[in-house]
Amino acid sequence: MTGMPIDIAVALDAVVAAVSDDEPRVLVRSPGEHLPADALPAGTFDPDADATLDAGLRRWVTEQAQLDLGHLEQLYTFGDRGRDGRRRVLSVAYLAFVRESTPRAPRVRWHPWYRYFPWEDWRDGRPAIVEDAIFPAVEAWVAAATDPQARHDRQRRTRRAIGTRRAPWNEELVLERYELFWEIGLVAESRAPGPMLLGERMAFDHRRILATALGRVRGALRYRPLVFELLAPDFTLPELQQTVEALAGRRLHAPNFRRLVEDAGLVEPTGAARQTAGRPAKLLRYRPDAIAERPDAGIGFR
Amino acid sequence: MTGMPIDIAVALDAVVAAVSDDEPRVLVRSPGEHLPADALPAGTFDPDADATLDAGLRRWVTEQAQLDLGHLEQLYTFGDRGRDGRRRVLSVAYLAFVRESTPRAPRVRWHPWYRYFPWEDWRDGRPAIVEDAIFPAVEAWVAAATDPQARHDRQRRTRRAIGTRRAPWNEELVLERYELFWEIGLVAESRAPGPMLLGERMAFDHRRILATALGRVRGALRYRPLVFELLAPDFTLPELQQTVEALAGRRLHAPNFRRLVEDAGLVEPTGAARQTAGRPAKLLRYRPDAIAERPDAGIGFR
DNA sequence: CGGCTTTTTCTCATAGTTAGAAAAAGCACC
DNA sequence: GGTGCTTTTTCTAACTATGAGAAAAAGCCG
Repeated sequence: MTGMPIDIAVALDAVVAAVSDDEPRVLVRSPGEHLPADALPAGTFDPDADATLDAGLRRWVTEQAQLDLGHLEQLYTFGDRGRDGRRRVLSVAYLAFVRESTPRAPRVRWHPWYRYFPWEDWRDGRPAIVEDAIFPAVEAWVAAATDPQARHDRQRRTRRAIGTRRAPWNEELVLERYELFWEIGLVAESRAPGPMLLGERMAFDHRRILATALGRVRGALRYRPLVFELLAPDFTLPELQQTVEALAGRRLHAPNFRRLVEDAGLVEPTGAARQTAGRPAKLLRYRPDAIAERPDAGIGFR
Repeated sequence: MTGMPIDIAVALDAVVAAVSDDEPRVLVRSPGEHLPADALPAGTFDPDADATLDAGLRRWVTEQAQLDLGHLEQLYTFGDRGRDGRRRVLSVAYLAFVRESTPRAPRVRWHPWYRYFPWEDWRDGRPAIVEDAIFPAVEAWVAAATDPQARHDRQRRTRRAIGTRRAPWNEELVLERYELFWEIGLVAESRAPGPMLLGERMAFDHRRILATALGRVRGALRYRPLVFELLAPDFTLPELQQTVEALAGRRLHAPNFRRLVEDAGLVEPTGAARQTAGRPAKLLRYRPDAIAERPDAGIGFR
């Protein structure tokens, strides 16, 4: 408003997600010359070339991955890394969904999302890593606090992020967990990484961005019809359910899931059916009018 | 990633909210030399002066309004106005809550939020402006679409944003409504404003930012204990309810509200009571531990 | 003490959720 | 062409939450 204008380099980072073979995947650039580890598709925002942020992002993704994005949604703007010696001081992260494995450029691949966050996939029950590695490490960290106030704070933060051994684990708090692990030194990106490192590392702060994205996806799933962008135009109810389960990271009760989706008026039968090993599943299609009728329509599972 | 670095001016905009006398208020700079209308506190982000975005924002707010902010939350990054002749091409908006009328600098004042959005306050039933002005104008706009496809799209968008004459109005879709009105020319900030203008105007795109904020607040109220930052440390249940009602823009059922808050374990009695014209109200205080016990604790009214 | 106001407690009908059982519809194999 | 296997789909019963109203409780004012 006042004073000299100060100009800053602005980066755009893309989290491009798909689900195939019941596995959520994310588009990453493989390590290479200037990349110490997997990185998200990204580029610099140039207002002379692109009128809007998402136009710029689309151009970078097209360039780096030969991929056209559909719906795009802003995730977060990260600005606290001006001091790390790199010129870039601001980065705006976006989230996009695409259908399945689409064309791919050379140094880009689809990588299973949970490789970066093995503790987030509870579809086959609680992952061993939680009991074996995470709980002990975090408990040790809590116990290591010297003064009682600090210990209480750590206790509280822990309870929120990962619950207790028997108490609930909130699947939406992906970012809180990652940041906790970062602070304790449980991930390779930490300022002071410890001896035990969880999940695969990424370049820069990209794993943090990815954690933000997963949390956002899990929250949005409930009250917005996001999943349908990941599916082919025709799909069966079990396919829909498995896609939701893949992202939510846990199993759902099939009869209840069906009722939820049907009562929301989100889908309509195409008339056809898909053969399976058992009873054939009816094919469905998404009904976009649902969103106008009930603006909060989503798959409100819990 | 590749090519020459391109630098951009980044602005920080602050939506600072408070509730006093049952009226949500927002901190604005009054019109003046370079300001055609009310504007949000704002300034340029300078990474050399401030390590993080929110540090920069805090500094600007302190400077312009002599006010210290508590909890700060990122709202959105607006980037699509590079072509309007002004140098600033990116702005990161933040949302903050403060308790009540705190100190004020000269050209800054607390202004009732609903003056900018008179159609959003349904506490005394549906505002006359909705029936008298908004419905007719929007219906005319839908009818004015020439080809059927466009009319159908407008119909759908309208249904989502403002419902129908008898059907539900979703109080969270503040931004969708503002953007609809902007497009139709119902607000002074529109590219082509019509003869009838709704609400008070603001400078730049600040009313859009404010709409984003109100929508976010209304959504977050349900599942996060935000309100407590607006209240004095001790408060009564009716005070809490009225504050929530002020933000939500509608009335709630007192007995049910009480049950909700108490069952969530969000508050505890202080032991004291506040005199009123009727039965004295018990004083309460917020119980921060609630958030650790139930990470999604909020006032889950609907 | 009786009337007034406001807070607080109670109650009840309705709606939504969880969890399990079981029926239905195909295939494969004898 | 039946029998068993798998998977989808329908049904049902218990439980929990929500919406709306009645009424009790606790103060003040005259």
